[in-house]
Amino acid sequence: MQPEGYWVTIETMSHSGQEFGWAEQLQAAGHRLTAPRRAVLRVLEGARTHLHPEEVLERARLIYPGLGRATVYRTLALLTDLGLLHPIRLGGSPRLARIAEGHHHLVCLACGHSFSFEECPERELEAELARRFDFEIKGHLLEFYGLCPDCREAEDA
Amino acid sequence: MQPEGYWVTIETMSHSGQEFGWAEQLQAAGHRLTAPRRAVLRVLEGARTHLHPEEVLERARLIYPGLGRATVYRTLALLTDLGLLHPIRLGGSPRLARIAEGHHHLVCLACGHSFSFEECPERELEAELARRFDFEIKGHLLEFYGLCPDCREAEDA
DNA sequence: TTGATTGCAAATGATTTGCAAGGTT
DNA sequence: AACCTTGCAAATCATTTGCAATCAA
Repeated sequence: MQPEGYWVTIETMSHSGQEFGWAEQLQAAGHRLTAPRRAVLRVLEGARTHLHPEEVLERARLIYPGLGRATVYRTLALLTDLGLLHPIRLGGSPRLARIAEGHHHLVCLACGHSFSFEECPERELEAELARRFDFEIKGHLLEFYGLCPDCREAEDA
Repeated sequence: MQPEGYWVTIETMSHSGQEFGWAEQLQAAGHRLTAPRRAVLRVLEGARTHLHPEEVLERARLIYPGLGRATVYRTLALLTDLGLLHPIRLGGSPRLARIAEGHHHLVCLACGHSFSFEECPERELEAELARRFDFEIKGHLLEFYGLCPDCREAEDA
């Protein structure tokens, strides 16, 4: 019954036309660039997986040991406001793998493992939607849910 | 800074080939069909939006007043195990609209409003991925993130 | 009957907030 | 100097769990 609960994973936005690093964008928006923030940014920018806030904390503390948990949350909120991050929450997965700038997953509903793929058939759709809704689209997330081979096997047994 | 926090929204799985109602599927899986569960099921099956557990509780209490919060969570977990529900968590949106069986949203990063659309360009991709990863795919979620016309305007001002 | 299920209340876990101290511009 | 940021600890909010009573099969 998925006793593990759920996790917040951080979803970096794709094709946002990022000309500057996050640090610069943070400053451009009038925020100060402090050592704690730098540490968090470095972790996030370098992440090859979705990270929980707690993981961000752990890793960022390797860079800036005194870092407080609240600062991580505050920085995540800040980046979310700037449209650089988007929090999502998925149940059942101990961890979600992700390829650098892609946001395309295949998530197993049973074991929670996820697989990434690169195909992105939404480009045309994106343009069409941008036009129809007059939206400025910054990124997307495409996830398929199902059963992986191992779990299907286990289920049959 | 999005003081509202985040919400759990319930994502019904699409094209799952549902031949029976959830009540039947629950029983088929060996679970008992109780009044509290019936109430929750009725709310979920009738929902035209993503619902937070708290909303499910509120609505289900209209049907079965004595309903306890824990039972809602337990039932949601049960349905998740059966692959009928999938919990997701999105930040920044007060509510997420959704069209009956579609799971295609356009979410404004600023105001959190969401718009639904029907196009679904992933059918072929789904088949291709199912083959490549040997996955049994049950549903999917496609979300675009961006800025709606109103918020873009407000931002420019 | 008999084990599954329930509501309640307490326990847990995650996230947010108040505040005095410290850091950035 | 002025005000933004920080870390800490306390507060809050969401979710889970223990348990005795109740209910579906």
